[in-house]
Amino acid sequence: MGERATLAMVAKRAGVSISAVSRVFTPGASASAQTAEKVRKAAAELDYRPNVLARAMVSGKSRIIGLVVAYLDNYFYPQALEILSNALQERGYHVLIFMASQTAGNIDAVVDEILDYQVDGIVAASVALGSDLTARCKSAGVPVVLFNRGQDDESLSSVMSDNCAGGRKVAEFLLAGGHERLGYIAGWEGASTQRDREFGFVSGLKEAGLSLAARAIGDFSQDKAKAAAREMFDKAEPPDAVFVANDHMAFAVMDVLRFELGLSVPGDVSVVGYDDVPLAAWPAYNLTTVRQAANRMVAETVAMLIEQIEQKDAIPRKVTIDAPLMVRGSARVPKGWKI
Amino acid sequence: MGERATLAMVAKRAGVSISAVSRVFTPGASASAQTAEKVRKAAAELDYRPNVLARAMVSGKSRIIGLVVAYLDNYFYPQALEILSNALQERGYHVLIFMASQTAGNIDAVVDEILDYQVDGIVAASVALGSDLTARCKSAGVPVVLFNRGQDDESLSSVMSDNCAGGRKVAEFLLAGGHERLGYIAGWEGASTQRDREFGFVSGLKEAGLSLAARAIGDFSQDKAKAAAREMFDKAEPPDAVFVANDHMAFAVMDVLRFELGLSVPGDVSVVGYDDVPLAAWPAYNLTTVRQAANRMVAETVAMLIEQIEQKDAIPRKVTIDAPLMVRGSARVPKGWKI
DNA sequence: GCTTACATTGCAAACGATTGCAAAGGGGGG
DNA sequence: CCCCCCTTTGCAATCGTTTGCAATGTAAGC
Repeated sequence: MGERATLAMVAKRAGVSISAVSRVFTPGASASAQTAEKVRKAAAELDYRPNVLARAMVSGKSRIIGLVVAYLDNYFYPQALEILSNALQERGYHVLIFMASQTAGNIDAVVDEILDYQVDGIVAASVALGSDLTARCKSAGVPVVLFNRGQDDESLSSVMSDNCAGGRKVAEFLLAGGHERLGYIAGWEGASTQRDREFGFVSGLKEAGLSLAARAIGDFSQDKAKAAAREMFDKAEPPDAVFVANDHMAFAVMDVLRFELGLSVPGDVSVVGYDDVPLAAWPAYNLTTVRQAANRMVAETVAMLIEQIEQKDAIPRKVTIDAPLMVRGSARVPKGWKI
Repeated sequence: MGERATLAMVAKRAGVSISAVSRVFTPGASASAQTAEKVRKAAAELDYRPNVLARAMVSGKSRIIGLVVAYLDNYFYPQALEILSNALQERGYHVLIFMASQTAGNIDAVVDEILDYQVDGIVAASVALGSDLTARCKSAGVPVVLFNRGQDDESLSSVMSDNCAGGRKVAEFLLAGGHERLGYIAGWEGASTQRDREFGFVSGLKEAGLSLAARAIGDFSQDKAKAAAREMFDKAEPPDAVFVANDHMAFAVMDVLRFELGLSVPGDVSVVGYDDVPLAAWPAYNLTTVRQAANRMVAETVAMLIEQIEQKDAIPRKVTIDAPLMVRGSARVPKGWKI
């Protein structure tokens, strides 16, 4: 029954005007110590808390950040979400979630819905935006940061690991380990991360005069990755090493190799992934992988987003963080490999 | 710099009043075919989309659901979040995330922040609310559903699996398998799920005239669960089976048993978990566990929430869904066990 | 042709805050 | 004692909607 207290109720109880109350709660504004005290007392008695939505209307700042995310089953994303939400929460922002499910066309609808909420900014995780959408966000004055995905558009910021260099490191590592028939299981081919990782990997091979011995597509899905692994390894002269475009699929591939095909990892075949999700370090998989530091990526994302929200002249940039190889037990380690 | 179109701009362009435009977009309202057409045309030309926040102000319905969640590292929650967000999205609601980090006291602050956003409802996942908080939500007229946690309070709805029955099933299963020294690794003792699972398990043992041979506390954390496992198994006469309060910890326990202590699972010791997260079915763990169907739990959560939002006379209820045992390979299977 | 009824429309008041502007208040310096 | 300046305060407009109420128009019933 006790309706939520409003500014007007506090004002009446404190015997001052509405604006006086508002100013007491506005850091920069002028208010006498006497007024401030009366107001605080009244506010406390009424349990007053400002209505964020009303404030958003007049100020034009909702302190809501829209997050578009395609899937949460790859553990990299929940992890990033947790860090992101905490970081934004500390700065007084909050995350409104939008699942952009598989069907490609619905990203448009989702972004429209996001804009309806007057968000102050958008984080698009593992999702690409069409040029019309980008334009729409731009004209609405809403900054967008692409998380773990790149796109050429000038008005878009993005944060990625150095996928190309990462892929190359994997090639160097596997070649140094004496592998000769290298396979690659690709992610969804529309993704920049997939393309860059593969490009780096293949470039690394090329420099050694080699090329891919086998290639299959996993689309970042575990089921498809399993099918890809079966196809790639259930035949004569299979690869002796495989680079899988992310950890999520790499686990599925390892399961197929070990438990369906009876191959030993890394005895018969070396497996390397990408992301370094926590599970990669668990002894059951002990996966050699390229590390994308979610905390650093999120920190950059938040910094850029806030910068663009709070100073309108800030220009979008593309940030790349380095991606070290985490050497573990799922791939043969070259003799004398440093660290 | 094309500012976002407003009702007023559409009205002017269509040559009608603001209210006419509003009514064209309001399903039940009356508007002539002629007006509707003019308005729709003008709206389309201007790319008009309603401002959700402005609508929320006057209607009192924000179509935002606040989600409080303590941790996302237990994969049960990301999975639930994805399903929840999709289900609500379909009904025109969206999820605003609030991380209630470890520090217990801050739940209060978090709930206050949630209410500031004028949410239409709250889902509290794996979090308990103090009675003052409950009262605050109630007086604000905001329905709350506890997800995967129970609490006596009359004004709170909750959705859980039948944790007690689940624990009992585990006891019956392990006893039928001929185990004699049963251990239990507990979750955080403040959690109703922890208490119920343990109670069910211990009751099951008691009926067979047994009691716990060992007990340790894992607090739903993998690190603590590992420590608990070391303490429990690194001695003479360790348990020959252990029930771990959730899958998340069970994986950590299996890792310790197999890779640190060199024990065989289920040869030397049987392990049973609770939740049936996807990873439990992967062959690397192949964990016997009690299934909490996230999709069914979320469906109930959404149904109850919407019901309470849309009809004020709806009363809170407690829902329990059944929790079947998923028999896999991490625990010895009794001879002749059905299915 | 006149009344009755109903569908359509516009006006204006909310919703709960922020904020520019002007009036009032107060203190210090000349 | 007066003036000036700076701080404090209130008024009122504004943000973009929804919605009750009253006014208008139109068609039907007698």
